[in-house]
Amino acid sequence: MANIKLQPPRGTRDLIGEEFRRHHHVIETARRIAALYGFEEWATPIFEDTRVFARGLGETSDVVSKEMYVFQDRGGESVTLRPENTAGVCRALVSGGLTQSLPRKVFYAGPMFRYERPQAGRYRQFHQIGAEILGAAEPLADAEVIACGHHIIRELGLDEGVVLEVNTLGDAPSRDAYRAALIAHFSANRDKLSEDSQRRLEKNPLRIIDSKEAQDRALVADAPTIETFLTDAARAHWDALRRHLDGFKLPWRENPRIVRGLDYYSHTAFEFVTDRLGAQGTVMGGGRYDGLVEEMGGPPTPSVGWAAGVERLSMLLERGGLTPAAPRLVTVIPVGEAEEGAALALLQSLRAAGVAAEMGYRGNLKRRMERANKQGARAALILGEAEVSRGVAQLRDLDAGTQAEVPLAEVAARLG
RNA sequence: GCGGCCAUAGCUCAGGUGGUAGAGCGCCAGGUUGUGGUCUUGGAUGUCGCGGGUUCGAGUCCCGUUGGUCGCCCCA
Repeated sequence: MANIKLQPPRGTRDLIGEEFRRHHHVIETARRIAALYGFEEWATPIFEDTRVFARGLGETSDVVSKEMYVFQDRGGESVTLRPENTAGVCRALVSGGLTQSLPRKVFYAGPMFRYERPQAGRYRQFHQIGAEILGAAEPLADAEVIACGHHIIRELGLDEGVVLEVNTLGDAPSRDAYRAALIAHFSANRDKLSEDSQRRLEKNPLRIIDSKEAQDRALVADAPTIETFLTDAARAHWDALRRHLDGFKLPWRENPRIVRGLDYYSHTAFEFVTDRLGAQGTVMGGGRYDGLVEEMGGPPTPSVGWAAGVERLSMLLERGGLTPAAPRLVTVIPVGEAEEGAALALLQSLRAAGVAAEMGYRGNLKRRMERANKQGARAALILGEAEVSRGVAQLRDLDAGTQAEVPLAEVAARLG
């Protein structure tokens, strides 16, 4: 063996055993629930032309400016490992000419990549599930996509530790007016702001609202809220959304401090947050993005959606003691080589009947029993010379420790 | 991109003020003839993350580096 110690690249990890089962459970549950809401699943490429993200997410957003895995392929094209999938879905909608048949509901699941410092609930390769409703300007679409997300969280058994918070970012005119008001408010007290927030004042004043710094909080407390700057259309959308959330019977609360990081959001912004994951409290987040499809070269296509972090949901499952159990097999054990043929036949008949079963490759009866126990098998089927000659097997229940002789023809039915 | 803490067997961790490594679990083999989970006997395993430095001598001190972890920024 070479003496170099190979490890997964920084910020990536192997999903094995319990971790894989949790991960898989999250995705399968989401897939099943999304289907109930009429979402169809898409799979878009894991890397795209860099422009898809640079244009879609906003050149100045952190994701684009410092977190993208960008590289030149052998043909000299600049490609990027997707840091999120909404831009890719919009690009696919346009590429495939699907803007002819709207609205469409899309679900996806897969790995995303962001070059950042790993910490709790944050990885360089992480996984997201997501749902998008493309081509629907109605607030009802916002509410339904949120209802779907909530349903998934509830189905996973995580709704107790997770709360839904919603906010409105308004439309462009509302936001511009609000932004100007915030700049005016904070500029007057510029020297009282934290260093980070002074920088935000230049780059993204809305972010100051969301600051964790104590010194900022005081100024934020008497800062204007967007409420007073909403246009009639934006207000109507916001009112209708809240009405529909109640219509769906969702528990939610307003949080005027929700500011989403990507440039494409407008109107609705929401997050499902938890206090059980340390600094990474957002488990699912999304909002409305009415201009993104146009950025991809398509027609105006108002849309709304969310993405959820599979690792974060998975961590909540772990902490809640909700890790799915490993499947339990039936183990076939031939006592000696002479019984191997009969054992293989029995093994395949079990599998054909839909009973998960396996047979060890080596070892005497005792070793095979030990192994079956260690693997968590639910039953062992022992075949010795006497059993084979009489067409039966010893069926041992490994939990109860009871054992009975069963005709081979009836074994599968007994284990079904 | 910035900061705190950490890095010893497969895993969880002990190893006062520096003197060439230990436990539990796990793993392997037994406790005679076709039966696991309990019990019992014995056994293997580490270039103490990596690279320098101080020292007669470093797992133990110093520097660097890589990785992990937690936090900031930002985000799922």
